[in-house]
Amino acid sequence: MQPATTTRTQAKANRRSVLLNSAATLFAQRGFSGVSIEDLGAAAGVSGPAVYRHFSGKQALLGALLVGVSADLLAGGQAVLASTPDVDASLRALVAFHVDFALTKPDIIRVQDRDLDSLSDADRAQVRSLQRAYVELWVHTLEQLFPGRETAVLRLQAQAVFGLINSTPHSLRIHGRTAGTATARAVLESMAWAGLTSSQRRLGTGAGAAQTSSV
Amino acid sequence: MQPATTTRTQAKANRRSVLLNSAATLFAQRGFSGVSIEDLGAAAGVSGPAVYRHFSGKQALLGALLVGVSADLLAGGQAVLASTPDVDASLRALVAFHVDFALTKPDIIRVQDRDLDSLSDADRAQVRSLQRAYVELWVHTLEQLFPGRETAVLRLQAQAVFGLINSTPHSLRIHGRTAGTATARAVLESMAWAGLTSSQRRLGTGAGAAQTSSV
DNA sequence: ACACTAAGTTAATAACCACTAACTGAGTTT
DNA sequence: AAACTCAGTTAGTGGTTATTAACTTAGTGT
Repeated sequence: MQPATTTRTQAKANRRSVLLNSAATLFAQRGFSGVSIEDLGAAAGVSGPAVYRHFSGKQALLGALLVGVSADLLAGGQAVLASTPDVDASLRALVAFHVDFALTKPDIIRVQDRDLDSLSDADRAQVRSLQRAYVELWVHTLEQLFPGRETAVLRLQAQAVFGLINSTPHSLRIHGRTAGTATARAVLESMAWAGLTSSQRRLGTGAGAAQTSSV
Repeated sequence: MQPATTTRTQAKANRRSVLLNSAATLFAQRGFSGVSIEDLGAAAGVSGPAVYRHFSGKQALLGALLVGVSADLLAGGQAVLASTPDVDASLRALVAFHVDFALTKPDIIRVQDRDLDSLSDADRAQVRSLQRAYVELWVHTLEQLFPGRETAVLRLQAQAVFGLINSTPHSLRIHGRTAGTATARAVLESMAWAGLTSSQRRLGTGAGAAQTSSV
């Protein structure tokens, strides 16, 4: 009576995973509202309402996708902290982990910060909660390294670094040709590190130069 | 027979501008496909098909919005370069200009990197062209400051800095409370500067730690 | 073999939505 | 003031789409 690994169960699990993966691609390309249930089924080799055998609806599929990735990020971050000897190494490993994630799964990154609002209230709350926990991993690490800085500033810095690292999905999708991912990895890690560790110093800049108006 | 500033012409111009502004807000909140023509009209005080008196369709409205903002960015960047005495000041001013833009018009920033794919082919080509020109402003400035770096790397760095700066729309929308915009401005400028100017150095990191799988 | 489960199918259904048609009335021109 | 323009209105219209219904069929347990 164990959760038997019968043929049907296997097939179902596979289909579900194919559905999630192709959904990530489609949502990344066309956005949540730009993809129909028909499309989602077709991309997984079945057509239309078969999707309802795996998810209660389109929104629920998106929910599974984003809750999954948020949980993965958090778990990955926790694993990083558990396996590093000191705070300095922790931060470096966090950066490396996040860069790797962004370069490896650009689709999911894109869906996560594009279609978050299409989630059901419950799913959105859960995703936000997981994301917050992940951010706090960074903030806590940064607090140990930079006791002088306000927590609000550190949170803003963490978020800015996510933006920096997550920018590559955009860049890579738009230009066919950039530097290879190896170079990208090095550049992003270096920039993230610099942005986080350089002492906060004022830039002697005046205001925002000429303002053009058309919109 | 000049483009007379008659009552009707005025009213039309106003309505058009209101339409564009409220469209920016709505698109930022719900995404292009999540907003109906009815919604767009209603937000501008008219209802439904009146929008067609100002734009040939929903897509054309988005086009006007994004072409406008891309042109503004490019013009602003050009103005910055024209009004700064040396390359060092240029880069500082570019950073300040972009930070100001992101903090002042978060909605449009969000729409621009979320709904670009919903544009008509022609509009998308134009927006991409304007964006490319804006990026090249940055790349050209960076090339003068860092003759040693490859152009592809500089382009990647510019794009990463945009991601860093544009991250605040996200952060500010999500948490009600962060540091004030004054602090945000200073932090972002400082991080952008650090990311661009710190010498590229290797981080002695191993691979990406434990990989969790669920998606 | 036999009853049963469940993943798949195709055919409705109902809502929504971009866009068009026909009309109205205030502002503009001569 | 008569003729005209044009931004607005309220009804369609046709197409798309999420979800449900009814049915089929292959795998599962006895």
